[in-house]
Amino acid sequence: MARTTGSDGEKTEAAVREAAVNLIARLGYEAMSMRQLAAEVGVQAAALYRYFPTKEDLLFTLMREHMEGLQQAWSMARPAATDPVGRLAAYVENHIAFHIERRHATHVSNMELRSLSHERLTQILKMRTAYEKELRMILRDGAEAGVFEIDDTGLTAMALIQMMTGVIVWFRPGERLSVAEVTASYLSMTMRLVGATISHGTARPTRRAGDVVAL
Amino acid sequence: MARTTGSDGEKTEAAVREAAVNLIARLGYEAMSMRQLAAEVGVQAAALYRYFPTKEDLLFTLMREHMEGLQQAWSMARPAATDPVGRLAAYVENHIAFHIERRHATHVSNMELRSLSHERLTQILKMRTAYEKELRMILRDGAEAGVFEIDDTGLTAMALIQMMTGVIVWFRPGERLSVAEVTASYLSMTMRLVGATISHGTARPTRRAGDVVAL
DNA sequence: GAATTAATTGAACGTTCGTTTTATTAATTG
DNA sequence: CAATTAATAAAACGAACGTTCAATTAATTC
Repeated sequence: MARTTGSDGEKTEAAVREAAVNLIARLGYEAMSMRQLAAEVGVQAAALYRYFPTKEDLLFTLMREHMEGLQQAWSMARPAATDPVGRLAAYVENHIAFHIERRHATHVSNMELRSLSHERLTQILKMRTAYEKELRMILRDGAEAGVFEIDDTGLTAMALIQMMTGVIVWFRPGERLSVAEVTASYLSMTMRLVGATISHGTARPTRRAGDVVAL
Repeated sequence: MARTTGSDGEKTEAAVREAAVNLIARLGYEAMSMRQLAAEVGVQAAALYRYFPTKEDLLFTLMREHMEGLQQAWSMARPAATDPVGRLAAYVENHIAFHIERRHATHVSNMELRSLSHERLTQILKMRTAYEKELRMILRDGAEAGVFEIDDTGLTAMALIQMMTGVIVWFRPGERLSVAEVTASYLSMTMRLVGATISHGTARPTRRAGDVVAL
């Protein structure tokens, strides 16, 4: 046999991407074979090589596009306003919404980094760092303006990102909590964690000793 | 050749375990071959099968003993006192110390779960759930006593654990921050996140409106 | 409707994998 | 010091892997 009736390169490539994200998320990159992926798409393994020259190219493409999507989502959600509380809230909301919506792709991008070549790993990490830097800037601005109370900006940014991204580990759509409820809770935890005050911008944080523990 | 001079079963098995944790953490379970592991130990691949009947048995043993170690560490660090703030502080300190000290083993236990059979996966997850339940109990007790302010106990416990465990992703001993500094920061962030008040036990949380944002 | 291009199959290649078997030597026991 | 046990090496097994190549058919172009 050869070309099948109704076959279409664009559709096949899209099907390969989707099946690959799901399979890699479920089995892991190393554990997923090209034959398995092909079977999921309904095609022979050799056909995959028309769209991706190697298995690693496929992985890299999925990761790069995921990271580009994350940056783009944030660039569209980023508020024009400059007050740190509003910017932080937008960051948290966007991060959680994006990661819940793309759980599988996030799983792949976070767990399969070691299967990339050194050069490609660097490239993905650069994109990730750029995205995380946005959060550090918000935290730094807020701390300088006196609306946040933060020990260490870098450490706090990492803690927040781990906390937020961790949502994909346990959250399942349609169970006990809705996306809105989860987002609201994480927003509230985030604001408490950074010691956000209601006062915007100029006021000093007038926390009275003994109100909130800071060991 | 056959048995080598100075060979000792106990020492070889210990060497296999240690090399396996490091190799799996670095390469991933699927990507590590038994021949690679054997070479790291300085032995032929067939020799490994004297100590572990299959590759998966090796992985499972590493994970089970890691989880047992975690539970044991907590059972020894658990304070006799009943006040939630002290118990939470002990939980955080123990969790971070343990995970920083056993970064590689934690990596393995968290990332390679999908390579276990269903039965063994269940067994490991049961141990993990039991450990996490301790945190949920502390949070619930604190919320009921009025010393914590928590939306959802389960969600908060997951957020805290993800945040704390995430330390192994970016922390490297001997760099900018010491273990003590990291622990202190995480403790402070945790207490703010759960809205801990200084008052122990009976007092109601007398937070004044506008002091801490809770969106 | 012939020529060209797009999409895929089926078979094969060499390599590596986890694992088993058998033989061999070191250490221990009586 | 002979007999036994412990610990390994060496070689081989079939299966599965990523990938390549040639052949073949569907769709498109002129």
